[in-house]
Amino acid sequence: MADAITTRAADYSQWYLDVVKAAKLADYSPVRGCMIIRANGYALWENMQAALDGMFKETGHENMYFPVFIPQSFLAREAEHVEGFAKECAVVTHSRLKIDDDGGLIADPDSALEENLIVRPTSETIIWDTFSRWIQSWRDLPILMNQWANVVRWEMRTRLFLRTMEFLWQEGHTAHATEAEAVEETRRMLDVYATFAEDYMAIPVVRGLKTASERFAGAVDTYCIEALMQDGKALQAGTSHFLGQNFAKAFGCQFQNADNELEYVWATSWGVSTRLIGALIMTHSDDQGLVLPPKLAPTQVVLVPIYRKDGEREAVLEAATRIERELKAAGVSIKVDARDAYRPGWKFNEYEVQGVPIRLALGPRDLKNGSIELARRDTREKAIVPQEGLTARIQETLADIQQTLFDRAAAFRTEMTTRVDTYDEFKAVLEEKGGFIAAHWDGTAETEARIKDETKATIRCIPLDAPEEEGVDLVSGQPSRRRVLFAKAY
RNA sequence: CGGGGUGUAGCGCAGCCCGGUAGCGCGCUUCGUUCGGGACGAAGAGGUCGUGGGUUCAAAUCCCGCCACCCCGACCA
Repeated sequence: MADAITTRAADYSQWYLDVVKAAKLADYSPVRGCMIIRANGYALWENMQAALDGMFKETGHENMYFPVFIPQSFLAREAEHVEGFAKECAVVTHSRLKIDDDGGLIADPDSALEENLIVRPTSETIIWDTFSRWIQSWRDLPILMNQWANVVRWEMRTRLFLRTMEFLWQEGHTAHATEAEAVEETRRMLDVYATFAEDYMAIPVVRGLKTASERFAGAVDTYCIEALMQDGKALQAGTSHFLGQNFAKAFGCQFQNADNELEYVWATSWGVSTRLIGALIMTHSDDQGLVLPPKLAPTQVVLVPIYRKDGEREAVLEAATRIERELKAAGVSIKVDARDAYRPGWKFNEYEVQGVPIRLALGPRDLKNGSIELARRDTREKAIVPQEGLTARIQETLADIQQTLFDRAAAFRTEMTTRVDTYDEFKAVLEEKGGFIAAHWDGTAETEARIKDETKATIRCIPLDAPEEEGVDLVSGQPSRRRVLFAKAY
């Protein structure tokens, strides 16, 4: 046994790290807090990108690309925005190095930049500077764009995928003529994220609105999808911001409407990142390693051929190739691992740790019986099934795994969502059980801050589907109209 | 930035208290036997012990400085 994975019960953080490493998803880089995404991790990200990108295109968005460097002065234009991001910006001050008198490399003092450049922590500023030149008339609107990019936020503490100094994401930015249209766009993209999370990632999410203190710096409203991890902590899985006219005003972006009047443009922005990979791991994976939902798994099926003698090898591989062809023709991604350097048992474990949804094992015995062994990763069940009708069975099984993962996560979330009406109960549930706590809140930042200080729990969101209900705030006793979701969060 | 910890082979660690010139597991290389749940045997390769200084006949080990990283907080997608 090599590199055993820590159990979730023993140490969830260590388990998470073990799974990431064992599944060969990512490593830390020589630069603190940065991440090397390995082939398995990147293939997963590519599949996520493809699915999301398709959804963006369907909703009318076009991809563009803006520069990684932003003039420092741009960041200062929107007051709240700069306050939110100033503390975590990487600043470029020089354009070249030189060898100093001691033979060491230093930033050449003669190359100091006239204006510092910021490595983008997000692109609102450079995009709105650009939009201000692109937009003159109502006929120029809307602009519906997205970009796939990397961003840098100089975080104090990092964690693979969940919080790294540099991460990959997509950021959508849109410009609209009316407030209503921008709000509609914000909500539409929130729904796109929720659909992606639930249908592709098999992660049930709560759609909600952030409180003022949790809002994106520069936004009027921040909507989010919140997911619950296996250790009972919440994870913000995506955000969609209604930016009002804040950035348009900061960058002087006006258009002339049909009545010949000048108006400021209405804006949205929205993003999801490689953090989603962390969410995927912490939602479905188990003590044996990664568990991937079939719709996103880079390899959906792996076939391990088993043989001893050369004659067997030939016959088994021939049958394996036939099965591979059939499955590929049916749109299933399958890999036949015929490497002689590794033994079957080793391969079984390897693919289990890597989360491949279905494993097939085919040996001489199967050739004789017309059978094949089918093992599913989610339940770890094994069955000998006929080769006849295998493709259909695999397609059904993949669909079933996808559904099982979602149902399992949904059941867990239901079980881990607790309604409480007193502060004592709130603290007890938070300590002993964790998860989401649905409680009344008076809407003030004071109460929110006090609860955060005293319990570390934050308001994850005001759920969009929260029913109106009379109640009183846990700590202030002031009246409340609906419950909000509290949790400790990543 | 506050609290705690660790730097010894690719990875994970022991050795340090009590100084004598470096070891274990995994991995790697070669050969043989194996191959339906992480095989076994044999033979090998691989280390300026984070770094600078000091003490000593002698330092991974003792003393002082520095650096880096990790964990727990504050900050955050």
